[in-house]
Amino acid sequence: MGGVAWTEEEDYLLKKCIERYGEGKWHRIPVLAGLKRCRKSCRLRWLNYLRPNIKRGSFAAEEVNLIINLHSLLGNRWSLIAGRLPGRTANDVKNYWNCHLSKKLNSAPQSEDDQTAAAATTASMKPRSPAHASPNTQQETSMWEPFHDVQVNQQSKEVAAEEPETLVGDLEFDEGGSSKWDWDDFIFDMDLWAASL
DNA sequence: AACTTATCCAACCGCCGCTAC
DNA sequence: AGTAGCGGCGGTTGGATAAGT
Repeated sequence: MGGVAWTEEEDYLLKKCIERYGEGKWHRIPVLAGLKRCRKSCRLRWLNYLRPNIKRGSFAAEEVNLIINLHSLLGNRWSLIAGRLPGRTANDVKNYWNCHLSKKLNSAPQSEDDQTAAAATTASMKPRSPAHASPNTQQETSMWEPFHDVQVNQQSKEVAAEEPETLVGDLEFDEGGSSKWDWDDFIFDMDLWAASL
C-alpha cells in the first residue's frame, strides 16, 4: 500500500471510537481510540473503508456514465461526484477515473474536438482554485461534450440510450445526503438542469 | 516456473477555506 | 487584521496482485 496498512485491531478501535463519540473532532480521535495515527489517517480510513454502507466491487455501467456526466460538469470535485453515488467514496471515484476513464480519454481518436476535450481535461486536473466554482463550469461542460460522446459510445447500448433526465433522476436516490442540500448542491443542480436543455 | 509489466487501490501529503481567538 | 487549528479535499505514491511473456 501507499503507506502503513491498517490492522484489524486498529480498524476495530477506530470503529468503536467513532460509534461512541461520533464523527468529527478528528484531532481527538487518535487519542480517544488509542491509535498511533494522525487525524487525517483516521478520517480517511473511516470514510473510505469502515463507514457503513460502503459499496465495494466494480462500478456499474450506470455509475460510470454518471461519473462521466458529473465530471464534465464539476471537474475533479470527487467528493461532490461521490456524493451522488450511493456507497461510493471520493477516493473510489477518483481511483476509478484515474485508472479507467482518463486512459480511455487518452486513447480516444485525436480529432480536433478530442484535442479540445483533452485540453479541458488538463485544465480540470489543475490544482484546486476559485475557478472550480460555478462561473467556469458551463464552459467546461461544453468543452467536455465530445469526450462524453466518445465515452457513451463505448458503453452498452442501453446505457447510451439513457436520457439526461434519467441521470438527474438517479441523483434523487442519494442515501442520507439528499436531506442536506447546500449551496454546492444548488449550483450542481443548476448545472445539471442547464446541461439537460 | 520464473520473471517482467500493468493495473488496482489504500494510504499519505500538502494545500485550501473556515472558524475561533 | 492576523494567525493558529481544524476539517476537508485532490494529487500522488507505492505495495499487492493479476496478466503477459
